[in-house]
Amino acid sequence: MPRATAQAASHGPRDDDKRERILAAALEAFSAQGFDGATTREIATRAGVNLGLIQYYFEGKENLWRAAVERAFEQIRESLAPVLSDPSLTDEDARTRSVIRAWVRFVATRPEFVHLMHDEGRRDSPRMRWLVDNHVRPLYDGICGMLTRAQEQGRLPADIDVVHFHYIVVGATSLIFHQGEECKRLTGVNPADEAVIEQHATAVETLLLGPPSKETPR
Amino acid sequence: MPRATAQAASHGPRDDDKRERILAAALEAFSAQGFDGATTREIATRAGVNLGLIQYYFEGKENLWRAAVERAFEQIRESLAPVLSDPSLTDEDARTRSVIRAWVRFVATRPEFVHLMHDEGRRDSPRMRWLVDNHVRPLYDGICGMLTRAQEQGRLPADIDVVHFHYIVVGATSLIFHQGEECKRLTGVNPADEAVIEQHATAVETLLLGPPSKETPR
DNA sequence: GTCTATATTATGATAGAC
DNA sequence: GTCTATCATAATATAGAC
Repeated sequence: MPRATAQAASHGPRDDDKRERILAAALEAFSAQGFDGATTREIATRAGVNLGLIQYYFEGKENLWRAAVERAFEQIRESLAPVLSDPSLTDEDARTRSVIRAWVRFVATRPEFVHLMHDEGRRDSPRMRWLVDNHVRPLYDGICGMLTRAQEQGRLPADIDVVHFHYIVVGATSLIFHQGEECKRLTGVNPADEAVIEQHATAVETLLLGPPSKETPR
Repeated sequence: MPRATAQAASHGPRDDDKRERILAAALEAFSAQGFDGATTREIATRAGVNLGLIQYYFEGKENLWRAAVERAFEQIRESLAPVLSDPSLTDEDARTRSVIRAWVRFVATRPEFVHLMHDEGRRDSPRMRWLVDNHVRPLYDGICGMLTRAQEQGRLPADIDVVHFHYIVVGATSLIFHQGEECKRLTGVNPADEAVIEQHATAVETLLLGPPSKETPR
């Protein structure tokens, strides 16, 4: 690790071209094949760059994975931020419903994200610990706060630990997209279709909080 | 593939010792590390047998995986069969609730099963197709029949395609156990605890079908 | 920064003795 | 049936030229 210590941390404005392409290809590969199944060779090929560059920029597969995951979590924060701070959402119930719908749309659009989470959350490992401590926990705290308020206000059963609701909501919203290919073969339904995404959001919303009001915000 | 063609298909009553141990170790390894992450060497070591025996009995990693999966599905069928044919369950609602609870207990007890499904359902592959066509579809048909009847009887919203309910139920019930290690680190809650399992079953049951009646069958 | 080797492992599979 | 080699391959990582 002689070189690329300072460079890897912060980059100038215009040396990012190939680095970016590697990152994008890595996110695709890791989410499609998992950490073990993905190969640095394939990532380099799909990014159209030389294998050595991965080493130069990221100092190895493990670090490349971390960088790709950081990228994925930036995207999710960007997707949820507008809803979380939307001033037009007056009551808590409307906001909860909006967050759920925004979340469903996000996981539907970026199943890579779901894949990464399902892959790494399943066993104890340095990657899992890093993921939880650096990225999952803030997200979890936000979701739990939202769900806890719903419990306090009687919109969700109060006698059940919020942990359950969290995994129920995340599982219920994301599995159909995580298993998108299976779903297509098993049922003929394509979870990437716009109409299917909206139906799924409605289904989860209904089961969790009751049927949506007439004028659901699109 | 000179030898082991007839033997691998059917075995005598008492030559199964090492073959069984390989199978058990394989199920553990594949579910813990995924197909790519698991190695035949590790499986052999954990089974306490020689590496060559895997080749002898299963003719390769792919076939070993299939055999391990068959095993897992036998277990799930055994777990659900008693509930599905329990004559003491008079009305449909009680049966639906029992099936959900039995399912939760199964995935909680055998998270390996969930791991396998989540691993292989995520992308199109020969393994995925084999899994869906041979094992998932019968299970899916059963679950859908149950959910469709619930819709017809007004116990579930009728205006939502049953596909959504299927993935919602499976996702809601299984994610906390699939991400068991993550859950422990993130929340301090251990999903393997008896009380946690029952709480989770109750939570899903409540959200889907409404609060359980007083005398819930244990 | 980017590329071409190449070193080093580790893995799935095979051959063949016992 | 079970074991001990060993092969062939593929993957990560490194060294060093340009």
